[in-house]
Amino acid sequence: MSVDIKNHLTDLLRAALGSVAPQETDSPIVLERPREAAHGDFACNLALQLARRLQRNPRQLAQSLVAGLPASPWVEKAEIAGAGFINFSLKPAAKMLVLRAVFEAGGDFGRSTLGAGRSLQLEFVSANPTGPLHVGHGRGAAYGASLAALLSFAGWKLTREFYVNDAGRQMDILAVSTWLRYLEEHGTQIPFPPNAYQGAYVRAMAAQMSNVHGGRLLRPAAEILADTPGLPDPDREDPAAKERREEHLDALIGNAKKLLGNDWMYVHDHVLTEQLADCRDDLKEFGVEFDIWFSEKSLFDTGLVARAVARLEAAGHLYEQDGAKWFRSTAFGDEKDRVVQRENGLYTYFASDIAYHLNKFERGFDTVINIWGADHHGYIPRVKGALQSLGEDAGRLRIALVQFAVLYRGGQKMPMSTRAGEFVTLRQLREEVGNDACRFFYVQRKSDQHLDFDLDLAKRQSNENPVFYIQYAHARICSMLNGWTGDEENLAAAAGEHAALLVHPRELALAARIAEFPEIVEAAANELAPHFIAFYLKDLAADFHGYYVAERILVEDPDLSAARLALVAATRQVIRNGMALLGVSCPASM
RNA sequence: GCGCCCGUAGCUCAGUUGGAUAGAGCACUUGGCUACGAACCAAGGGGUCGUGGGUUCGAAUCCUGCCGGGCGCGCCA
Repeated sequence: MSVDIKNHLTDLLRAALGSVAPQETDSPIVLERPREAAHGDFACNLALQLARRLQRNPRQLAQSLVAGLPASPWVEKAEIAGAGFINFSLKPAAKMLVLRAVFEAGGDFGRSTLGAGRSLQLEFVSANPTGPLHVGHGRGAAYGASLAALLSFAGWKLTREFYVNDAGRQMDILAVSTWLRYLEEHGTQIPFPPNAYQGAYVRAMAAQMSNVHGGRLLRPAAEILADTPGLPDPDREDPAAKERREEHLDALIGNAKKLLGNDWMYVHDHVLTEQLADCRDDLKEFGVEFDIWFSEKSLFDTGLVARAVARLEAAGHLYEQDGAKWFRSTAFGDEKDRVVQRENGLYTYFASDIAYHLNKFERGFDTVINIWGADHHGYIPRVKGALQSLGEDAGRLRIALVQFAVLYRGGQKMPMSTRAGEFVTLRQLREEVGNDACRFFYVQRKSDQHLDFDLDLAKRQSNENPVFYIQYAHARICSMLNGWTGDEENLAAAAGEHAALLVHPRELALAARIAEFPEIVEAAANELAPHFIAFYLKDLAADFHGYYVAERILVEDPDLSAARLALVAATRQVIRNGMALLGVSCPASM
């Protein structure tokens, strides 16, 4: 059995606390790794925390605690420093205990029971299936996938879900855009609305429709344009012109539905299927997969939206005004009340979202986490308010906001408008910088921080990218182990038998870093912060590279060689475990 | 105007419930391959943590007033 040295120290302190101040035995005991080597291997500020409550001098309290510590085979010394810190120094052998733990657990080293098997649903990306994913979606995808892996590793039972917005006006616009391109191909010239989808993929879908259906979906131009308000001057950008363009587009959609009859649903479903498949493939290639693709449309088809609104109404949280139904969200901390059902009888997106979240709760997840773009932050109070108003515990819903990634090329900010069809797709980005660098780059910083993604830099510096630094450490270790004539079991044994031979400061530091991994996993899971893992791996790789250059691993003495190889093999294992959480590969050579 | 987020080295960013002398990468300077992979390492310069108060043994971190930036505030999704 491996010994967790941190737990061991905690036990010692708790025993001491029991003899010094029995009434405080339940106080949290925090051990941290000091930056300064002179401060030992672990530091505890317990005396400082309790001094005020116990009305005692912190240093004296620390003195009593140290005197009360039970004897331990692993502790070199415990001394009082500064205002009242208790600094522990470990015996070298104690620092190497972690190696055995790594060999025992292998790919599971760092796995935690923090989540205690509780169920957790993580919804992310959920991009409208109206065009290719762009670099902004990429960040949500990378963050979500890493977070899912992390939380799963930390002991939660995870369900990854993609909410498909297949019910709204945006889908109608995509369908009519494709149809107009199809008509164009067949010589029916209708001015293409500037607010329809412009991308080349729309023409591609239209061409495909042509191949399958020939001219069967053609209709007379005059009837298509019937009763449309016409397009204003393209140069006009005032609000009235904008509104008129929207009216024009809606009129086109209305005519298309009438003229195409059942074929409208064919066009609609065709473009939806195409885009969804493309999205799914794109994400899969990026190493991002989902357990459930949840259809918004299904919420309407099964009557869940109507039922959700009815529940709100029955609970007395709705009122009518100007012909619309409003949810009194101001009663739950929102800035203003929100419409759930419009004057024309159609439900708003908010209404289906309430139904969706109720459904999530009804499915029984202990916790529900949504990853949203930070521009949706104003949306949080109304969704939580709706859940709360129906007696649900809104605390079960956590929102993780992800700031947009802004792409720069040649020092210029790239446009990101989906509608205008002028954006860099996730695919293009992946092809330019590679999946590994892409995944790593995206989660390298705090998710709620803006991300400037400089394409030129990412390309030019691809050899200096931190991801290569870590992969290089891994490849170096693989290279050494390839030359090792013994087998892995010898290494595991050496970790136990000859670990005492490892006394070089860099060896002790590397072992301490390895021992830190499980703590990093738990901290990252608690904070929903995969970037902790990225930073940790850079530190781990740096410790290894420093050690590698300073000290020869394969030496004459076979026992020492084995011990050192065991240390670097353990390092390799932790690199693999960490990189797996980030979705980044670890090639054996590069 | 109201609400949320942010401001740390020349640049890009970390900084775990408040902890000891605030860190890393890039860039810059200098040095290191006849030994396991130099995509590496070692050393160096560079800071009023936007700013003024407050809380306490102790503040980049918590509270507050300003200054500067981002986002949101539709019967859109």
